[in-house]
Amino acid sequence: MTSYDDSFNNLDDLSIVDALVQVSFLIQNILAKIGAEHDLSVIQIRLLGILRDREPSMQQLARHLGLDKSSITGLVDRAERRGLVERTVSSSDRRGFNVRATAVGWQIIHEVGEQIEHQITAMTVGLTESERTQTIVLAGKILAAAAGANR
Amino acid sequence: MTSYDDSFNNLDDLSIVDALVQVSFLIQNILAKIGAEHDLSVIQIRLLGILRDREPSMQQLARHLGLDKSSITGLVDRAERRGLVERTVSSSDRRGFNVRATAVGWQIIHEVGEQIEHQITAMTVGLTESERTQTIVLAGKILAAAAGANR
DNA sequence: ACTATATTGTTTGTATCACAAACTAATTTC
DNA sequence: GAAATTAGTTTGTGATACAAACAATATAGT
Repeated sequence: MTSYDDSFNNLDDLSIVDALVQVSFLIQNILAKIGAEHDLSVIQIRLLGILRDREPSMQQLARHLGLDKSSITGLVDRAERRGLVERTVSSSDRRGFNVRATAVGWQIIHEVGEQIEHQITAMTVGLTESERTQTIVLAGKILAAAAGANR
Repeated sequence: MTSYDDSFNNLDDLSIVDALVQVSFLIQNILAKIGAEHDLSVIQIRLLGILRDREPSMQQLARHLGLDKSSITGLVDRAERRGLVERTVSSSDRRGFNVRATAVGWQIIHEVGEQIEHQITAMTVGLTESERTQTIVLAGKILAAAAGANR
């Protein structure tokens, strides 16, 4: 019954809700901080993350990110202006584009990816190997429950 | 080695980094959705969350939220304009204010708090009682490691 | 006490982010 | 081939965040 306030909290007597909420803010702060070092917002990191294994249309990007299509225009515009991303004309539909990372974009993706990997891994130094496995299992169950709820 | 992209992911072969990142986005989405039902952003929810057990100065709010003091002015202004929050003059320092929730603010805090409690609890339906305990323990260790890293 | 310094909060100016409604151009459907 | 749908952009609005400059009050140093 406590805090969606991430800092200054008593780590004993944590409810499961608090535990999850606080960890989520912790992760988000890490993403934001790493992003800031590269002048990227969390949403830009997510955009680049998606482009690692896709070249989606604007519409598909909107669905992936859960944003309105009109928000994608600006998001991609800004990323394109910085040379991270480019629009390529769709071969099948002359109205549409596909968005893909540029060479510079890939460079950033790798750097940021490594830092995220590194820093979040560092957060789990207090865990034993079997606790890490447990964490993955539990997260998997939580994600599965959520995926089920959205159906 | 995968996604800061929360949706459409393979839940098997999840790394611990992915697991944590995806859970964090899941939680943030829930907070955002519940907030939206009450016309609150996540940052406003956090603000109200802090006010449940404090009447901080603007400066202290900035520290709690990790924001610049100039950002707090607007945040509190908007919450005040909506009647959720009020500034009271500090008895000890005529420059400063303390911020506290109004009656309306408390009402919202309770409603939102219950919904968060309810929905996040619902996400953990797939867990056994002992898995829940494990989750809390693991989260506690992760939070402790992070608290240690920021020192 | 008095000046110099520091602190608290606001203002101003800039940029990002997000949405909804209206719009254009291309594509499907019938 | 006209009507309806779809893909993206534009426009307008508001929230969020920062940094630098500012006013008012508080604290230190002498």
